[in-house]
Amino acid sequence: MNIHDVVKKSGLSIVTVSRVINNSPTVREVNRQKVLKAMEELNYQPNSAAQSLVRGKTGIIGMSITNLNDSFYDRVIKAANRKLADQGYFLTLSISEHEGEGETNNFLFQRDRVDGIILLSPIEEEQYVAELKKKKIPFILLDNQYEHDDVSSVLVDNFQGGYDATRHLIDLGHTKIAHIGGPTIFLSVTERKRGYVQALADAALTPFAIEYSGFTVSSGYDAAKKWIREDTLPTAIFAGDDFIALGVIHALREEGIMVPHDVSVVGFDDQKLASEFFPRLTTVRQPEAQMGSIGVDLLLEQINGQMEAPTVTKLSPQLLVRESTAYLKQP
Amino acid sequence: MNIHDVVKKSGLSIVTVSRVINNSPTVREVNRQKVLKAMEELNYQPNSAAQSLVRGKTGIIGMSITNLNDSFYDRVIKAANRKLADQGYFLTLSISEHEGEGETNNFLFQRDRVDGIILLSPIEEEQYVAELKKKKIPFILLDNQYEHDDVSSVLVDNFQGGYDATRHLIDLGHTKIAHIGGPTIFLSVTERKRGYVQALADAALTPFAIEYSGFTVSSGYDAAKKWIREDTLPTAIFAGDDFIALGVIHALREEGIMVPHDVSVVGFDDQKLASEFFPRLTTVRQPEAQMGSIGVDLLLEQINGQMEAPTVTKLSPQLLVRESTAYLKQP
DNA sequence: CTGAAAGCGCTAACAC
DNA sequence: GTGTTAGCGCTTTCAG
Repeated sequence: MNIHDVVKKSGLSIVTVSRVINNSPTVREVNRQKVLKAMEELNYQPNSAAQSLVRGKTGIIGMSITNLNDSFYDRVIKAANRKLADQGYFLTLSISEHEGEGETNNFLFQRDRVDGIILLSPIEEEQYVAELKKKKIPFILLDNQYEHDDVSSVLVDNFQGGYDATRHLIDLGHTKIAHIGGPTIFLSVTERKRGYVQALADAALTPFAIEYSGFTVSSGYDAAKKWIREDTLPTAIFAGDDFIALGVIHALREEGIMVPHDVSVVGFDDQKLASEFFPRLTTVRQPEAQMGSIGVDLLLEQINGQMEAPTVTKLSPQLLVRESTAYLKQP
Repeated sequence: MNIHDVVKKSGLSIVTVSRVINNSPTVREVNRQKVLKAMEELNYQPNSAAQSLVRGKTGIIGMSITNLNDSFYDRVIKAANRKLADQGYFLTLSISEHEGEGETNNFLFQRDRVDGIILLSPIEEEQYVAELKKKKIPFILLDNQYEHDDVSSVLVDNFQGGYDATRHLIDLGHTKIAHIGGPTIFLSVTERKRGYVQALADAALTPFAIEYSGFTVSSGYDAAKKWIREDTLPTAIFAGDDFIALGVIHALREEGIMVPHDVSVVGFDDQKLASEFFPRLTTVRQPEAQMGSIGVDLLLEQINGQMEAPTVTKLSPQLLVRESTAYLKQP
């Protein structure tokens, strides 16, 4: 079943049918109706492969992700999805389970499969970037790890996030402030830590303790337990993300140490789930919607050739003060 | 840049080039190498729109999801992704934010965009099913809400899951067993409850209390708090999912009620996160990998026309006994 | 083993 | 306004 069936059924020519499909204004209303009726009756839909072939574009934007199951991704993706829909594009997601070295096997990475690609929080992105450049596929980076001055990307100022979180604890009178970071392969992790160190330095303080761990509840739990065991518990903790923070609070509570009464805790990411526990977590929210939106703009500009030069946009995160932080308890 | 450039560069004909692209064995090795070399040098990749057009298939399977951010989805998707890759297909995800009524606006829902579609945990799937049938797009349902005897689908036996969870509590000596279900629009929710009621009945017991709520930590929290306030706390609780269970445990702990010492709690879904808290949650694990795998098989059979008749497969979930359940405390 | 020719379904000039 | 003609880039008969 194809356009020719519609041609027969409607009695008009193939060109007119095509025009109706593409909403061309230069079709007499009577004929348009005839065509529409025929399409309706035949339950016809144009073949998108043929359209893509002749137009040289697909109307689809691909997004490569390495993971689901995280509020941050969820929000970025949904924002991009909506924004693209507004512009007449579709978003398609592809999971790229990091397969170590070797050629990337991502089906999106083919010119003409998609009009452009968004790489969300890529891990070891170099190979992807190189491949996309080589294939001349328009793409941008969201929340990437490395600096690429010749690729457009949107980043969150994790340094500032770390700084603000720590500054908040300092403002509450804390001086024994520890930090538990995530996996150090992430730039975001080292940036957050850098912000933490800087905020302390600006207040003439030094890190009370720094641990690195996974972005998981259990690693936060373990770190806190260790401090308790060694009797080196700080009065405030800046956790690298909300899961770590949750683990910390959990461990403290098990030992009868109250948050925020005895110890203040700040998280990062504003995971949806984390905000449902009590005390509600003070955390740093990343501007996911903005990231998605700006990323889409950047990519579409590039696709439409309106791009001046690659841009790196750094967005500010926002400290959300809730209930897991409080003034330092007077001795 | 297209196949003709490769033709020129290699000195062979377009047909031979095409054969090399498609790994046809009927090409002399010398010529194959020439073509390969030319493709390599030109950095050539066949145009997939053209291939799809002429072949009448895309090699892509679409999956429509309504939500990310859940271990269950994550596992199903990854399983399907891998299985499809093994069979030479690619998986592409599309987020379908439930837009109420109206025509579905899912770009996947176009014949020739994809070779087939998997609907994962669809909400109000009727309209989708109707549309896909109308468009004659091969599809299957995973974890669907309604019974469709003319569509292949893979379900989890939520009744059994509820039964097993409850039976476990009964075996531990509990008789005051309450249930907190999720949103009742989900078939899974009512099935789990049915299993709960049946297990009780088989032991000559009756439901101690039944609440319905969202699949969230806070609703579990609220339900437990309410019971405590009204002094109607059961000795065991079967929660509709892990988040609810987490909320319950959180509320109990706030009141100094220990799990599992004072109250036993069972969850559902084995959310990755939930297993990191202590006590580690006893829960019901759904066979996500199997679902993904069987779903893919069913879909590919349908696509290849090897399908006898639509099949509904019901898989058994598995009770994972961990630390949030214990024998009824002797008074 | 190789190539010439036809055509997948559609759009974009260009005439009328 | 409308239709004729030529491809988009590729695969697939069917001869040779």
